[in-house]
Amino acid sequence: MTTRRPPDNTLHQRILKDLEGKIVSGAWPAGHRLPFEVDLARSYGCSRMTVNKVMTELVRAGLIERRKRSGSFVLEPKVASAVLEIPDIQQEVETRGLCYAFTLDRRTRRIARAADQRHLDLADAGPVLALTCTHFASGRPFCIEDRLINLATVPDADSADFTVIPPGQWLLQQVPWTAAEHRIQAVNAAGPVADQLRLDPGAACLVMERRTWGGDGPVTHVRLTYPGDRHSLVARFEPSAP
Amino acid sequence: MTTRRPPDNTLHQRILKDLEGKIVSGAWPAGHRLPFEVDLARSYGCSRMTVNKVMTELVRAGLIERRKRSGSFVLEPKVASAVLEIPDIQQEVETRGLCYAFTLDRRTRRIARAADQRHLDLADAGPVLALTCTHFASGRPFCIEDRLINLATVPDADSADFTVIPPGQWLLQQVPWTAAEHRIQAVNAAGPVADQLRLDPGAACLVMERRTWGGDGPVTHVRLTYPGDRHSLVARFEPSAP
DNA sequence: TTGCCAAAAATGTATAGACATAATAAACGG
DNA sequence: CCGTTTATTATGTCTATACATTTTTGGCAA
Repeated sequence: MTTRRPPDNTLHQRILKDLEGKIVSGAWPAGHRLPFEVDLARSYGCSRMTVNKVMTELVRAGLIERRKRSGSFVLEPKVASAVLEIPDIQQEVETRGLCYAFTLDRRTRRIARAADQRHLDLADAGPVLALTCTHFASGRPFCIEDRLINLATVPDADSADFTVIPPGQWLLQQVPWTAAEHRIQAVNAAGPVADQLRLDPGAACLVMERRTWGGDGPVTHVRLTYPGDRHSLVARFEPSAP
Repeated sequence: MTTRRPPDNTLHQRILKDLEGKIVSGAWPAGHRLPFEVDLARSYGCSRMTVNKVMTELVRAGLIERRKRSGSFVLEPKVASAVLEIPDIQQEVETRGLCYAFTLDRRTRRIARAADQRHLDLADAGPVLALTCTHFASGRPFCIEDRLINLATVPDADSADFTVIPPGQWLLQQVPWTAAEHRIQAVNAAGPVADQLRLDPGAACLVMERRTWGGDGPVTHVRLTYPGDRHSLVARFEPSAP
């Protein structure tokens, strides 16, 4: 069985791959000026609009820079960013062929303390929900979740039953689109954390903190602690546009 | 002084922001069918092509899905990926107002061992260059670099002087565009590593491994070890297209 | 009913032309 | 020689139109 891949015999794709190839292969090094739109259009026997759309994509992909009156130039290669995959915990566990489960260990409703305000990026005190969960993979602790939910923007969270659905999944369903900021660190497991994850005290753990904003302001802050030796994050970079 | 921001009063941008707003605000929830191209074109008083380009961008951004004959639909929100910032080490040190320096601790030319082949994603044995560097921030160890360079694709590396320029920067200048795969882990510093970074043995360290491919095959593999308590990685996600 | 075929509907791709915008280069006047 | 104006040039945006492609729908016949 071959993977179903779109043929992409379109002129657009042909030109895109062609120019992209010239750039990533080094045939056109950084600083090189590409042919003008009109010339490319003529040489490919197509209209300028078609070439223009391709060039616009190359700009998006960060391969070229365009200057009016001067032309289009190949940029310096940059590995300055990569796409980090952040899978859902349940999905991640099940992908490994393990059985997923979770427990809600603590649930507290309170007025945001100074630390809560800092974590949630809140300007002033308001009601928040503090949750602690443990996620399991086939009975083994997989990850600890410490979460704060801003009840000012997600009031329904107060009446949600987080023993049935993990708060992360509930929020994903509830709140539409969000912006997020992640911070990844390595820490030594303190005593209680080590116990909870069944690790030796001081074992290295991967900690991912995520802050999330919706249209109405800060939504949630979560701190996920994974055993460092069993877990890794993956990020990829491709010069070509996907 | 205000930040120089393009006005983007273009119709294209106006339509894009408009539709984007409807989606991220939740006014059009997941599964909602947007108006047809022709209707949007009429309501904005523009041609279908203009609307089409906007819709194409929304697809790229992962906000909508388009099905022929059926229409365009808002997708489920996904925080499944984020953009990870991977700054150059020197730049990172200097951004913190510290003084950058590095030492080349070891340099070995050899035929790729089994482990080297695995690290570099090589099919067969060939000449490789193994380097170990220490990067310093104002005299304090900042990061350990263990690198393999595939001399089959980068023969010039054999004659480069890596006591003058860090191998990472040299490669960035030398090899054009590359694809890369990153793996991030937390580990406990083993004895020698702890000594080198001047940490207590067993201290948590953030390890980033990067494999890099160019047009001619595997280029390099690098393992960067940072003190976990002093370093963190940042990744961001924005629903809107940049 | 079932199976097949044709029409309709929506998006996908491409064109040729128009005018706007911005940056450079050339011409010009002091 | 210098600063200003003007022309040129390449890209940016948009239009109106055309035809291709894909999927659904509905009709027709076995």
